[in-house]
Amino acid sequence: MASVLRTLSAADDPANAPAPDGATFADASRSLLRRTLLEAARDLAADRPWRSVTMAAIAGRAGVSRQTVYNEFGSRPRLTEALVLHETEEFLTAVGDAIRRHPADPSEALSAALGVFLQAASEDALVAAVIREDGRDDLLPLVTSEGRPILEHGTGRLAVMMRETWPVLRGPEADFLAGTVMRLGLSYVVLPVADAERDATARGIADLVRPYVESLLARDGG
Amino acid sequence: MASVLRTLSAADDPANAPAPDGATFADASRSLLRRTLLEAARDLAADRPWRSVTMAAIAGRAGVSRQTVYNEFGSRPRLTEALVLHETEEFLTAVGDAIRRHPADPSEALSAALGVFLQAASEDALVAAVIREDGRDDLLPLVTSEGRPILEHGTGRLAVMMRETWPVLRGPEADFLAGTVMRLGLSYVVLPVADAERDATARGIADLVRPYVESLLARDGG
DNA sequence: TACCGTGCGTCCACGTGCTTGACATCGAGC
DNA sequence: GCTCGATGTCAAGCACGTGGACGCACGGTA
Repeated sequence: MASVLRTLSAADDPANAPAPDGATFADASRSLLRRTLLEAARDLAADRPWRSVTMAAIAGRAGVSRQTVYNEFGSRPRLTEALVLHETEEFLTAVGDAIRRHPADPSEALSAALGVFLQAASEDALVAAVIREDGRDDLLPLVTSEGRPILEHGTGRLAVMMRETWPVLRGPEADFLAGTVMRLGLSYVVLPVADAERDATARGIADLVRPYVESLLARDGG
Repeated sequence: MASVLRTLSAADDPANAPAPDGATFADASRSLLRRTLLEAARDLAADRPWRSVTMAAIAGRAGVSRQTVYNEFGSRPRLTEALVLHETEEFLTAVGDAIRRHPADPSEALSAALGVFLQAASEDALVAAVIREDGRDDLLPLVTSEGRPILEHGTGRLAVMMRETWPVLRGPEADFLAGTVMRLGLSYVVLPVADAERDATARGIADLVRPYVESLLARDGG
């Protein structure tokens, strides 16, 4: 009976529930903090070697105390990893957009996606920093010898994009194709092609995988 | 001498200053809160009459306590005013984009801007709410009898846009032109034209002011 | 008219998280 | 070896959102 007597506060009304898209302020604020810090780190890394970008500088640039950086990331290596993952995520978003623009033509989609990726990589300040600082910085290992997290994370995201765009694709096939594309992408990050060769490279890779992709799609898509 | 002995903390280093674009987390977080609340209010107003959108519902939708809404806006009338101003700001942004797309052709720019505005107004949920609820709600006065803040704020922003795009314009002329456009815009919010007449209306207004605008621009722009 | 439900506006004790200043530790450079 | 700067950790302080309470005004109802 206590529940009946209890004052009905406004918060109990289901009409006062959070927005359907889950855009509550608390969530958004937390992801905003991470994003602000990672963008501050990326901006600073554009100028000087990553090694010389201090935690204090990142905090200052983001308008936040140094302690907050440690609360959010724990340590410098973990921030570094998050930074590279964040940058990867931005590339994947651009690539995903390019793929979705060509739902009916997988070869064209792959060519466009690779073109977008190569273009973005050639202009990215953090990518430039990675390949500028040969091995003394702790950035390069993250996309090479220690690059498995990126590879697997990116492969997973790419595979999902591909299966969403081309539902005929089976899981293992999408994983393999996505993994191959990711490995090629990472390779072109570390060893870029000249600007003039970029389009030809994108088209070449697309030509290379076209028969494979089309054989998969023709299986029961025809 | 104390200043010499004082420990030099990392925060003193100018290299740790906030980002040049002023994108510190604290600022962004505060504006994020306002935006989240105002969008929650707008979304709720799309369904039901504004009168029935409670402060508790807005807070709940934004994932925030009711008190936070009062800390941010103070009272319901002030939140209402902020909501309308926020919506105005979104319209102004769209209109500004349209103007900037035609820097060389003022008449075309005005026509495009009006077209964008009429289109956006006809689709906007809050605008629909304003004209749906005749006078019992406290929304309508804010764009009519109590509409001076919107008119003056919008006029100022529009005048700045115009002078940026067409530097030949003098201050009073830009103010007058912007004010006239704002008054017309508010009129079409309250008394919209049918969808089919929208383009003709935009062109008509553009034709109307063309001689005036061109006479101003020809003054020393020719 | 008196009653009652509901939303507005305000207050306050509380918790969470960012801030500030300090400290130990480690590695690089003199 | 010593100093300096950066990393990582800690504790106290503080700002701000939270949750619950309250009084008040208003509209509907007996």
